[in-house]
Amino acid sequence: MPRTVDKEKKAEQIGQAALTVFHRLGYHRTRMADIASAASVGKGTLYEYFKDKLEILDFVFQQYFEAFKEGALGAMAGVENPGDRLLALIEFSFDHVAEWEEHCAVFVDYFGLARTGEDRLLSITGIYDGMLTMLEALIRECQASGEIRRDIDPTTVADLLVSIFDGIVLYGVFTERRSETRTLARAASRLLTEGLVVRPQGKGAADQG
Amino acid sequence: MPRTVDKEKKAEQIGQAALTVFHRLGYHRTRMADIASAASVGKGTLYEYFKDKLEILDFVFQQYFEAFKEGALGAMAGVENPGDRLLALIEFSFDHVAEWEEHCAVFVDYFGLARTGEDRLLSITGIYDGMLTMLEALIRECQASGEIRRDIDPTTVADLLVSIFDGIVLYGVFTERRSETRTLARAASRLLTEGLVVRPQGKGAADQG
Amino acid sequence: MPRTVDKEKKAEQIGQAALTVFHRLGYHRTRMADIASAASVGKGTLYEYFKDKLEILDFVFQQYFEAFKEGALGAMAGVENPGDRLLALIEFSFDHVAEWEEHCAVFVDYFGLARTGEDRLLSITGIYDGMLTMLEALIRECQASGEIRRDIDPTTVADLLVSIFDGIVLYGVFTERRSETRTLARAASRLLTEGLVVRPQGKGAADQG
Amino acid sequence: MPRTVDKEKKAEQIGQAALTVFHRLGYHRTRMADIASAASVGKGTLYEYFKDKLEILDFVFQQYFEAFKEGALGAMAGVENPGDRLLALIEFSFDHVAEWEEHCAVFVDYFGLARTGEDRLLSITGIYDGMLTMLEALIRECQASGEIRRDIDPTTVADLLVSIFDGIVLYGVFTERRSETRTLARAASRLLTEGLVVRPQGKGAADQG
DNA sequence: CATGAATGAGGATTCATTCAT
DNA sequence: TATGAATGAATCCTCATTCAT
Repeated sequence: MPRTVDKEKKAEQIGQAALTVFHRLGYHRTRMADIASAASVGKGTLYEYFKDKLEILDFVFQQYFEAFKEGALGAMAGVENPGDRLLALIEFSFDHVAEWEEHCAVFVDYFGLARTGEDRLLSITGIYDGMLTMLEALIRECQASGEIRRDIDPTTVADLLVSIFDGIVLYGVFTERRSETRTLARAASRLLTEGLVVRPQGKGAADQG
Repeated sequence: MPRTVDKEKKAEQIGQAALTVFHRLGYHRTRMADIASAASVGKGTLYEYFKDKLEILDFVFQQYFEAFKEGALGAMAGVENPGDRLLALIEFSFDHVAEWEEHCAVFVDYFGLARTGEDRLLSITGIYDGMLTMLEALIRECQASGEIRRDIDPTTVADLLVSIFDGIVLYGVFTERRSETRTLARAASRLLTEGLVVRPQGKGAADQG
Repeated sequence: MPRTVDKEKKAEQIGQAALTVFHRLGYHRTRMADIASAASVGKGTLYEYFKDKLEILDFVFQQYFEAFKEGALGAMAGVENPGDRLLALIEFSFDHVAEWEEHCAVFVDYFGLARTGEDRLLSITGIYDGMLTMLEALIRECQASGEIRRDIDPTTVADLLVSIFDGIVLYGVFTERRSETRTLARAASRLLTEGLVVRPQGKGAADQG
Repeated sequence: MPRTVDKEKKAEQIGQAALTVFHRLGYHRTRMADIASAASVGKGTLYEYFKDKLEILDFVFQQYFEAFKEGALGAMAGVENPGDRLLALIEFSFDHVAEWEEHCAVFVDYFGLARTGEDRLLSITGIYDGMLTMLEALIRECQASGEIRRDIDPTTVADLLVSIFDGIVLYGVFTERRSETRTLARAASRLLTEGLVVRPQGKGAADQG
């Protein structure tokens, strides 16, 4: 009876090590040997847990993504009011990227590969669509409850919110000023609610688009 | 003189061909042979015009970036009013990405490489800093002229605007729904000026954030 | 004592399992893991019974070969008449390959390896030489007793008989029409004794060759 | 304009070098590096001419096989009499293996791979079938013209002749006594026509089988 | 004794780059 | 100047073998 290992746990350990290296070097510069030594295992061992390099990337990404989906639902769970639910979702999303900081840097490689035809990866469209559908429904609810302006297309708002979120996250990734992510999130939130522009007192909305 | 002109023109042709392939396959999947055949030249010829593969990527990116910088300055040139200048800048930026559509997909690879230690590439920080400094100054002017609220940090707003811009552009790249970029841009513009949230009539800003 | 018996028995079981896999996949495509799972033992267990992969092949081959040698001697044992002894040997040989069908496919790999320098394996020359020496002596006896023509070199006949035997067996292996082996054996036997060619009635042998 | 090479010729040169190494080491022990150095080219060059290692083996085999088919037809071409045509075919076959000596050793590897599921290789059945069909027809002709006994199944004879041929060739390969191939061929020819067994004067065929 | 997790040597293959023509 | 044949460093991945349990 040889040593028995928790395959699940070991895969996660390797995934964690891989993540660190992917984060530092990027997916393409990372050699299997780098991952192996980061995980303190032999090169061959990696293949006991993952089919190949791409599967490691996929594992790492899906880990993040599953946690995100689950967490997002959890965050919205007890919240009655649609507007508060939207805020809870946004709040959670930024918490999540803060917690899963390293994973975010790997998105770029994941999306890059998924975009250029690695069909073993999740389809980008699929990834977005789930999120967008839910977000759009939520926005409709907010419009119904009078918390969000009705003169605006909910699909577009959903797209925009996701874009802004991604933009802020990627800005953190690229500039490595991750600490500012929260500041930007807060500013975005504030500007979207209050507006950026000084408007004539007591008047309604402006008119340029 | 005609020699140099020819050289430059050919480099641009090759760059254009490379761009198309980078766009389709991504930088890493693209082989020099792919570029050569897309450019209808021999593989060896590429090296007459570029030191190596990375330099082609750099060339393509810098082309976009130079055009952007120059164009942005041009767009703001004749505009007196700071607020209008900001709008002109934003307007131009989205025009630019629409026009240089294919280049945008290449950003991801460029930034990914630049982030993970290709020190021959432009530093990401450098790229952003020029933009941010100018933007911040502009926002300050707008605040001074009373067009933008003064109770908000101009540095943060600059960061945020850039984030949103990048987010919208990359959203287009990843989902390949490039056509929506303009819609999103308009929505972003509108929401930032008018606000997303329904506010009590005649009152100032809301208070959550 | 029972220990040793057990060991031997298990080695044989493993050998049998290995044989089946070698037969199906060929030696080179066969992985130790395949053998282990076919034998329903752990990979490590194989090494309790065999030094390495090559030794398993060797074991399987030698098993066949020993049984052949022993059986051949047994088959000829009680037979007085040289010609009948030769027939008994041939008869036995084909019985043997029919019974040890799967082993035959493995010959090819064994001989291939032995030929190209795996000097731990039996030398091919050695394998053949024992057989040929015996066969040649037998043929001489047949010639002495007047059952085989004397105007023919016994060494050559021995070589030829072995060649034909191998040819028929390998034909069965390669075409996977093992069932025809007996048919071919019978035909060969008949043609060698009776001749293929229509000869002038009452005359001796033809003269070309 | 770089050096232009005769791709065909170079492929043949590499094939020739590969053949020599395959012959010496066997297909599996042969590393691409061995072939490269035998061919005095870089490892990478091999892949300019062949997709992979297996394709080199296939090339080498097909070269032999094509030459055989063509040569066999040529050898029989001008010969009117069916019996003479059969003899010409046999004669040519042994000439061919003598001339393509090294290739023969490679058969074993080729057939071994083809048998165990390399479906990119020619099917063994296919290889044999063409030959057998032709041979069978020829034997029927010989029977019709009275040159071969009619009381014998032509299919079986065809199978048998091919078996004997292969047996003799492989005997040469395995024992490396290639020089004896011709001796054996002659002996086989003679024994098949004249018979091995001393028969009662003036009588027909014997009766054991 | 049995095991299968771990290992790393080994080998096939890719592809950026060079350079003879 | 333009080319593409040639190259070999780089890297992924396989799998026989070891050894802790």
